[in-house]
Amino acid sequence: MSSQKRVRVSVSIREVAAHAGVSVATVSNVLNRPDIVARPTRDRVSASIAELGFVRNESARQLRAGRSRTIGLVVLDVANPFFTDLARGVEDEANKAGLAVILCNSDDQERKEKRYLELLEEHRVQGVLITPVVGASSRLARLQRRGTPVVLVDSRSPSRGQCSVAVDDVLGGDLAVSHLLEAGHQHIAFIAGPRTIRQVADRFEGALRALERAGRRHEDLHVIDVGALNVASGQKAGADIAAMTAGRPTAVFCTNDLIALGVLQEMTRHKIRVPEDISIVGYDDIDFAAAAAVPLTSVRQPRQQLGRTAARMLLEESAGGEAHQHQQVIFEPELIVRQSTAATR
Amino acid sequence: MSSQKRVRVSVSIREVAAHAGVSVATVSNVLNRPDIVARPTRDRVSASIAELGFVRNESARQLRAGRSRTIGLVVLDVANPFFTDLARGVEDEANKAGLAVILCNSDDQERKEKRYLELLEEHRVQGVLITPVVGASSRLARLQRRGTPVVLVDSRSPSRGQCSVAVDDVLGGDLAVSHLLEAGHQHIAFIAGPRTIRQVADRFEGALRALERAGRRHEDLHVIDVGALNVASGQKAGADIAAMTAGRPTAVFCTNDLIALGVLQEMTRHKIRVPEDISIVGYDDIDFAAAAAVPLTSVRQPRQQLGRTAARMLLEESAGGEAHQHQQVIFEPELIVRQSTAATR
DNA sequence: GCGACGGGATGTATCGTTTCACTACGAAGC
DNA sequence: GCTTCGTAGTGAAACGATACATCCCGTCGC
Repeated sequence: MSSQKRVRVSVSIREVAAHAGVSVATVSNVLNRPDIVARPTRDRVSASIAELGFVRNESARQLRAGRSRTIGLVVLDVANPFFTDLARGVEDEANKAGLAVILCNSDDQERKEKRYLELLEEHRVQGVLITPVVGASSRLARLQRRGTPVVLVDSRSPSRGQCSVAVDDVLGGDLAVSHLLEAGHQHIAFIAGPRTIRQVADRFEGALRALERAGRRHEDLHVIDVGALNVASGQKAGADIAAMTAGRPTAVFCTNDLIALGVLQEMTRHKIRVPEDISIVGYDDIDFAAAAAVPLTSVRQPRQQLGRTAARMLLEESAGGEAHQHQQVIFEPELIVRQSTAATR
Repeated sequence: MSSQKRVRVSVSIREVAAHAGVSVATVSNVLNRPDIVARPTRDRVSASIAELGFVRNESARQLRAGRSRTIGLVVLDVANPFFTDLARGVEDEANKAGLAVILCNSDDQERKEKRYLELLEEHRVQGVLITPVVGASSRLARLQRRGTPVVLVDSRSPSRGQCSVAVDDVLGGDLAVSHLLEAGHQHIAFIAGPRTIRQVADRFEGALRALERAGRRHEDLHVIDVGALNVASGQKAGADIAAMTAGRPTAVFCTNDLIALGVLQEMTRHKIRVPEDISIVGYDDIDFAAAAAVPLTSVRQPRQQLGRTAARMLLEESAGGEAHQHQQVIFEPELIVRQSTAATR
């Protein structure tokens, strides 16, 4: 009986009002403050809304309200499980507050990051969560000047001009290397990604700290530099280690799990047993770390919680206005010991 | 010298016009059709825009234009590398067209999917790319009635009422099992996820087809059912296989790579050598497949291309209007042979 | 010298919603 | 019977950008 319903491109509040025999203001009230509308009227309007298939126009609401009901999340690499888990945490929290998340992938490129920040600014998002490619971006500064809350994720705020959440990477590096030292390892290698990345530098610093505390010299840590934080780089480093005839390290600490998986693969290929011949420690504790052929010992970061907390701080700042106090939250990482590490014989 | 610039909440086109001494229409023209504005005027306006830090209000544009410059992408699981790669393809293509992507994670829940579709409808998105949780959703139908293009991703269109892109999963299953049969394997196991998932059913069907063609009976395929398409399920199945004392299969075909990784891990743990004692084939060819301790033979799906194509079809439909013809694109999967499979001795 | 022309700029209605100020009207208080 | 009050509903002005119709004015052709 309703087969003649046809392609109405869009039903506006005005048509609903006409259909229900009330003013547009009343329809708006039904939508936003139903309690102030008398019961019979309210029901009549609701019926019209359902019958006409009316759906609010978010653009119009936003225009009127001056800001949107979305937040932006800018990450370095959506393909990295670390960031997907983080995104998941952000999404959960945003959903709870009735906000949508625009997920932007800067791909480690300043150009893309800039473009996305402009887009988010045009959309008048309620706030931005970002792991910045570089320290200070002019777009970011402009967003803040406009009054848009910005929370730095996994990147300590240098200026204290904003909120930030991060994990104590120095402690993480310390934990990893302490674990290896306690297991009796004398000769430890550190596979480092680009030192310009703060996380890499901090984890390295933590490694040195552990060494010092154990009364060892910095030179005792054999550093192998690789170009990126991915599996391929780990394989290259692994090949180098396998090629060492004398003085091969008995343990390796990798800047992240992707590298560790690459190293592990090379060890297997060269019949170097893990952990009997060499121990491996990764970082991030991504799901694939536990599922590796030799389950990886890794430093776990509270990824989802990181996302949730960041989102909550953003919402709080957004609501709090002038009264808001910026804060820096630092989480503690945790060492998860699995089969890829063992004591020296 | 510009330190007194302060918290202007937002600069509108009107203020730019006043600053440059022109009308708002001219500012709009500079923004949208710069060629029709005289050079000196254009420069003056541009200078004002820069000085005041003006950024367009996307909501207002959208309201006027009647539709937004964003598209929605609804996936089942952002944590699955298959979907992140797909999203990457969509994003690239959307970016090229100057569109933003709202990434929604339905988490395999009908409730969340529905909520997201409502949100996308409120945002008047230009189109929706979706891997639906269930076949037909009323929200989806309503979106289409409104005239919003919808493209089904990785899910063959049942009604032909819309565009779709998918990969030939029957062929994929066929390729995998044919490969094993050609290598001389007589006793093959299939680790199946929930059969209600179309992909699972299709891959199974393909496996049977290969068997038939080789003159073998369906009963020759040993089916092991598991509850989900993840690593944990694979481990469970792997444990079952390891426990078999007699008649253990010499090859396993897994519904996806996560399961395959789980199986591989269990084999290693039980000192069952891969591929000497047992061959393993996965599905999806995620990056971690190549990086596994024993690099996995897997059926590759053109993930990024899937995303790109879907996005392109959506844009085309969005532009084409009435003239548009719905089409179903089916990609062919490809078998990538690595070290996890070998011929029987 | 006058009309036609056209490049360049402008005035303003419009998109859909929200909200503020206001009206209508019956009930209650004195 | 008049004022006061409260409840329910309405009119209309925003929000910011766009685009259509229009206008202004200097040039050119004849």
